[in-house]
Amino acid sequence: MKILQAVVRNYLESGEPVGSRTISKYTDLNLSSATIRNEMADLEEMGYIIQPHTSAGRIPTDKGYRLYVDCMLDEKEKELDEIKGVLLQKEEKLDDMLKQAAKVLAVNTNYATMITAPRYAKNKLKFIQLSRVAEGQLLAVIVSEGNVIKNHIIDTEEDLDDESILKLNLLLNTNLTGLSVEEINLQMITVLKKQAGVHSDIIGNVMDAVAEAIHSDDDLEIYTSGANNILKYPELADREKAGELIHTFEEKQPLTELALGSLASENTGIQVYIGEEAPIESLRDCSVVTATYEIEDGIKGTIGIVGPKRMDYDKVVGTLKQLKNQLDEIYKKG
Amino acid sequence: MKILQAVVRNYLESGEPVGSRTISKYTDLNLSSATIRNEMADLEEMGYIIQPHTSAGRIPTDKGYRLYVDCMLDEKEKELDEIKGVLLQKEEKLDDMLKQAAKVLAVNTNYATMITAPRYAKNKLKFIQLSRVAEGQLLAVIVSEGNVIKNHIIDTEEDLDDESILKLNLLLNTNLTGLSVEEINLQMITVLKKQAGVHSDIIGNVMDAVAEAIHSDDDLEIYTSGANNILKYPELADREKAGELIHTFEEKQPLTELALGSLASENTGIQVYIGEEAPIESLRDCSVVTATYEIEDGIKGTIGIVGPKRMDYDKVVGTLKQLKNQLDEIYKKG
DNA sequence: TATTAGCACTCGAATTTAATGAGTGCTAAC
DNA sequence: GTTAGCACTCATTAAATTCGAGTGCTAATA
Repeated sequence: MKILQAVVRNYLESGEPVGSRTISKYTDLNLSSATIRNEMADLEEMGYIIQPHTSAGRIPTDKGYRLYVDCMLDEKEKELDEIKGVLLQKEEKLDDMLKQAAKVLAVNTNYATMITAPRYAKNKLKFIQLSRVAEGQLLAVIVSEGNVIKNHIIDTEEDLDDESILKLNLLLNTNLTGLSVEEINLQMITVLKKQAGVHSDIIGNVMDAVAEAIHSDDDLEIYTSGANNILKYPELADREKAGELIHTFEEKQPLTELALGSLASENTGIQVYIGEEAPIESLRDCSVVTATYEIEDGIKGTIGIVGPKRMDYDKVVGTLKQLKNQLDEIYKKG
Repeated sequence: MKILQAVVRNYLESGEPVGSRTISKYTDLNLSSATIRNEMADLEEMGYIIQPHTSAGRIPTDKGYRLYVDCMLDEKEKELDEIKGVLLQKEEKLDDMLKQAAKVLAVNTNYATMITAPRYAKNKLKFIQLSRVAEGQLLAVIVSEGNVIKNHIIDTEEDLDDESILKLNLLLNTNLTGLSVEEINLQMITVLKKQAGVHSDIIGNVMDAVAEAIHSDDDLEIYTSGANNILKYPELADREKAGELIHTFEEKQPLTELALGSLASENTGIQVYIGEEAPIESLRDCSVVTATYEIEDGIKGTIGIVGPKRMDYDKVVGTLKQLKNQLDEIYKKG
């Protein structure tokens, strides 16, 4: 057990297969290389480590990493390194803040990072407003809890006069304010349409916009940073793989799965995927660590780090926790 | 001259230094390798080509590429390949469309691509609206020509009642609608503030927001795609360089210079930077081709392609022109 | 004068060969 | 259970060798 730990730790640092002799010196447990060799043979049989070829040292398998990580997460909280560099501030714009967070994380860890905008699962409508911006064009501004603002241009058949718009606004706000997307059902929409009279089609359009604004399940906004860090790790820097990885980070969309997975989990919020465990094809040679942050009750987002399997899990978990706390705190006072 | 062309063209395809014998077969001009050799020696002396080492073929220098490109751009319009894949459609959201355009371009050319949101140089205000979203919080929605919408949350000292807001809205719209940012001067602001009475500080805030919304000079929105393509070209795929390139494309901000440069140029709109000519440090080993698109009078944006110096300029220029046309057209009917 | 054939020479790239040494497994002794 | 010792494996590195594409130059030719 101690020996597996030694192997993993050593490999994390060096990236080279680690041999018996190295360990015999490295550990404080005084054991000769021969003893280590015996133990290592056992560990190999159990599938925790493997040797890339005869007469090379051993490297951990996914299974080996997994055991190591599980043990590590149990251990007492380490004293955390301070996150270096610009501290985050509550800027007026959430997305700028998140971009900044991703960047800080990338710089601090030297891995590729992602952060999703919060997902407003039970998010409530705060305010809707229609305005006429041009002939036959309405602007719908939809503000939901947490001051998330969405705009939507609606084309209308006829041109509406100010009075009609005023009425519609009143109608919408009195009926919808304070409701979450689950609470707006078909029946309610039908009633609204009836009340809107000739402008019922507009209500339909607005409702679509509202649905899209609040219930943005699959087009979760994702900010990334440090994709170039991928090239720093030889085991990922091979043309083929690196290309896919970079693409994934550029495309962003595939990362959604990761984010949702992390949100779904009910534990402390730190989650580790090692190699094959990751839900995304292109991340099969990586490890992924995710955390969940919460800026208001039920309003959660995901922070994630992607790096080689040989990742400094210890530090990453620490840094992630810290960032998570920082985010939590910024919004406590908000 | 013909020979330089042959050298460049051959090198574009193969990426290998090209020798005299190869050319003697390749061209239709029947010349023996010896003749070619003599000519090549001349070309080398003039600085158009160079040999990486004795007893290797020649490769073009930046100067050589430049001459080639200049000649090429003069030539009659080639028949263009159709852009393959999804055609662009005027989607309701401009930014989705631009993202899509970048992607299409990347897929078609196999280079890294960027496209900026249009820059509204002489853009005019269309509509302003303040709304109360919470106690002490106002939402300012600013719509400018081309239906570009910006939101801004303003914190106010005191809580405003509906009537005051209505007045402010009226005040703002009657005075500002139709003006461009240059036309809004300090004097006008002073007058507005005076008219606003007790709420003059809010006017100040709104004006800041307006300025930021319209005059978004340095935070030009930029969409990129195909950064992973960089890894496909050995001459760029080296760790160090590739990392920087990827970073540039992720960070996006540095690309602004390119975009602005392209906009500034008054020619047909196609511009080619070869190696050192590029205004960005990290692109020194690349070539960059940019084009300007125009969706409405004076409302322009930049499309750009970044690849190795050994780039298929011919095809790229063609594709770029085509995309440019497509964008122009989509917005003609709009 | 422009072109070409011929030839000696260069030098990077690919291939072969040899040397090195880290690491293992196994056995026998402690 | 631990350790020392030894034969064996095999990736890595370095050195030696070969190979050939490509050049420059000269002399002959049109």
